[in-house]
Amino acid sequence: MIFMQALPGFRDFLPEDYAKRNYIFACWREVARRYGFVEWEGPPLESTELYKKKSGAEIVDQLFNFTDKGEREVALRPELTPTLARVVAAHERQFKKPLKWFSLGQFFRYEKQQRGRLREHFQLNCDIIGESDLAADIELVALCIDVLRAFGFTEKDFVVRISDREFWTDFLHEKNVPAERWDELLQAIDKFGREPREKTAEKLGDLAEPVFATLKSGGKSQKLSKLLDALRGRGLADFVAIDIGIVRGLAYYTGIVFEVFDRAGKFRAIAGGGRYDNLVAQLSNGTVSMPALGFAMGDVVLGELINEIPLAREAMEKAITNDAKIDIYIVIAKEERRADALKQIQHLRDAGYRVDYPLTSEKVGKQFQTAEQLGARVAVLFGDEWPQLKIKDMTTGEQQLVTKDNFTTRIESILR
RNA sequence: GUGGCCGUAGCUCAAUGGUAGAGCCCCAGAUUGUGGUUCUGGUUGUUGCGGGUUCAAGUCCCGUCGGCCACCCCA
Repeated sequence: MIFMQALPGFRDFLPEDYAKRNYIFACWREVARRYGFVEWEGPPLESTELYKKKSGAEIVDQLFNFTDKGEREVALRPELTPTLARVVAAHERQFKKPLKWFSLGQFFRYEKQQRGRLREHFQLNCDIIGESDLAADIELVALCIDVLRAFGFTEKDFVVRISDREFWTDFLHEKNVPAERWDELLQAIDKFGREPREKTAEKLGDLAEPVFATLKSGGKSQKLSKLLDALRGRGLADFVAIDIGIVRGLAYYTGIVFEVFDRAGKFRAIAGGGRYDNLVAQLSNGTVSMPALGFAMGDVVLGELINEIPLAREAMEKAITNDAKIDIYIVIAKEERRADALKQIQHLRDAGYRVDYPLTSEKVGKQFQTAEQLGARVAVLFGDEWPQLKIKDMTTGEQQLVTKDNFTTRIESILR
């Protein structure tokens, strides 16, 4: 029964799952807008070339790609940044700088799925384009922290590990390492801690000792200190840690880079990002050059962390329950009153209330049970009392008789 | 892509190689028009799928598909 289930790594969103997704999206939007970011979106399908050339060779193996009917090599987007760079290069003159853009979109990878890692997921992307000052990096990290705080997470739940690629490129420059070896060495440093020390040492060769020494001492830079001070000024210092071991796999990063992890170390990275000052120029063949930076946060790991942290979980459940509730359930106790009920239902819905009723004849007890399950705050009974109606406050259980002409004002007072 | 573990009702899980079960959910009732609690009854399976061993397979073997974990990689 292969047709009974979604393709591996793809999800069906049943109403309950979709409510969670909507909750996550709502928080993402809310906080991004709080920071003055505007929403945009690009196409989910792009030329494979866009990723092949500019994103670092290692990403290509994992693309969900194919040849379309026009013989074009295309790929479902694995990330937004190349698209953003492309779009900005093409349209940047229309916008005042810096651009502060965010996007909620679905992204794809062709790889074996595991927990926290599917073939499809949704991401919040927040980017600032056209500002090279460190103030933009600070703002971006602050935004990332505040997004997570909006879900109810505290400094006890997650940490933003911040590093600076320039710290390492300066280091390599100092050691007279030719620039063409930098990517490879940065990759090796990135993997430190995830693979055996000897393996990293082998890759680094002569540089192994100084690199290990630097990692051990923690490394320092004026830029990182300044960034930390600024976050401290905002009261966000407890959420971050300088960790020069963070390099990030993608080749296009050029400056500050950061990754967000749960404090317990149970999950994969919750979010990650950094500065990519050369990417716009690369993708536009040098016609447009703009500094840029951004981060992405996925819905899968975030969802797992929400489930893990009671405070966040309760906040989500409360929001979802409230959002699912209807205002009024219409009980049709006598089928002769159905037409009258429907007339009133239409009025109530026009007035903006969430109203439901039984489509076919049902026992009254059953109807009240449905009203309860749907979270209705008011039940209105159409029956022998007509032209009066019985209004029941579902919270208190109190009932009252009102005439059909002024029952909406009664309902309003209960719902208020 | 490589390796290990797993796959039983819609969900969570039982069942020494010997007749497939429980709880939850869902549905219907507990006399005529009132929910959250309770009680009674009911539906649901080619034990993922296909082969093989055996008198007999949910159980053992092989393949396949799917899931989990590690590697890989990380947006």
